[in-house]
Amino acid sequence: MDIYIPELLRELLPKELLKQCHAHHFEKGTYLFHQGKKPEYMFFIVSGESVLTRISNHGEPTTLQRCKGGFLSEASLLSEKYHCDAYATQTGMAITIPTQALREALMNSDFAIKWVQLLSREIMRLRTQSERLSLKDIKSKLLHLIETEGTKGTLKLQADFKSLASEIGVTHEALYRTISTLEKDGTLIKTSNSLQLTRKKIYLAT
Amino acid sequence: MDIYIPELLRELLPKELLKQCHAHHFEKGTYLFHQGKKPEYMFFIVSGESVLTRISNHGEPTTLQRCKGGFLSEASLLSEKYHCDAYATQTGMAITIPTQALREALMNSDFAIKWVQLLSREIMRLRTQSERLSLKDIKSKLLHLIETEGTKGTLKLQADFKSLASEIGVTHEALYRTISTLEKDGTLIKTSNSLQLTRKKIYLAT
DNA sequence: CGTACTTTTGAATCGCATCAAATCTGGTGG
DNA sequence: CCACCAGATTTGATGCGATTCAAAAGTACG
Repeated sequence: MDIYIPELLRELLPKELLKQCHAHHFEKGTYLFHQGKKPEYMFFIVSGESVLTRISNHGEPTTLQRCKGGFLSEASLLSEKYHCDAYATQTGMAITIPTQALREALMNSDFAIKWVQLLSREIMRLRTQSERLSLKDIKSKLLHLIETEGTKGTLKLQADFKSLASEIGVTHEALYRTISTLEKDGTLIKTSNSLQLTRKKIYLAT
Repeated sequence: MDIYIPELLRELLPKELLKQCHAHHFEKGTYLFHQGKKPEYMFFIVSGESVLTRISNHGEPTTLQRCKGGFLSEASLLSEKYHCDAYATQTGMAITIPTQALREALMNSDFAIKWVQLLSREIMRLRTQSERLSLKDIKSKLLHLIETEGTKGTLKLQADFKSLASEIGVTHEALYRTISTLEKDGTLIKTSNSLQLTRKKIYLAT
């Protein structure tokens, strides 16, 4: 099995598990898995994009998570069934790992610790995300995002600004306008795929 | 050591760990731990309330999580340092477990699986919370909360409505008004410590 | 009883969603 | 190579809903 496996996975997974990994190509518009189904495989997104969605009681689907790299459903490892759908929004590639084998690997305490670390990081990330979504105005959300997800004041976009808008829970029109305002008053610089804070202005909360 | 330990903990923790648990009384206004400090103990809140807060780059503290029962910092088990403060908003009691012992217990694969389950559940809960915070209007947020956190259409309040407001990321005035409206049009019934959906009206998304 | 806090109501304001439409863009096929 | 299309980006106008500030009424507790 000489498929390409990201370094991250190579370090994380025990040898026996790596052998059982497969490459899985997925087309935009298809599903990686469905709500209610038994998790047979764990998906690690290498390229493309998939979103976790769920149908609410009222019928509308809502997005739980957008994933452009990394595990898609790490929380479902021990679940009996998926609690959401995984819909591919961009054609790409994933590594599949048999869930059963992954569960058994948890017996290996070295791997168990790594998995716990993975989950812990995701929890911290999600808490930060919730914190961000609780902010009232777009300016605050955007700056919070750049500070928490960016590197040295620069946020590299994984996709387009429209996706960014939904990530912080606002309409794309409003986001574009906010960015434009912040650019004019000199707090940040926008490129086609990044946002960079300048040091000229320091954002002061009231 | 014959302190009271909740059933949940008794089932989760191995015997050796249970022996090392201690009761920890905390006063409103004090801190259970501080950002940057090394995690010596894991806290399991039995009564009272604590919030996880973090000081942003701009100086204002923001709430990451409100906890009225259960583990407070499960994600920090393997961390070198806490990434937030734990501030007590209500006097109460916690069970403390030495972090080092807890880490060692992860070697026990039976416990490791339970811990992974604990983290997985928290991830799912947080994803649902993010989903809720992304909703645009208060009515949607409130109904979403009742449906996801409530039991059979009834949400029991863990605290007061003011806390509920911050939980869904809105001002308390706005929440009170929304509840009042929903009560008048017959979609729910409010008591001093619960919200119950009626079946008369079915909420239809546009 | 007094204090602190929650609950409630009121009024003014503003930011964002919404709807509409124009421009720009990259990618596709003829 | 160009026409074309789907999608992203941008700008505009409008209205609603939530915030904000203020203040009153209710409630728990020492």
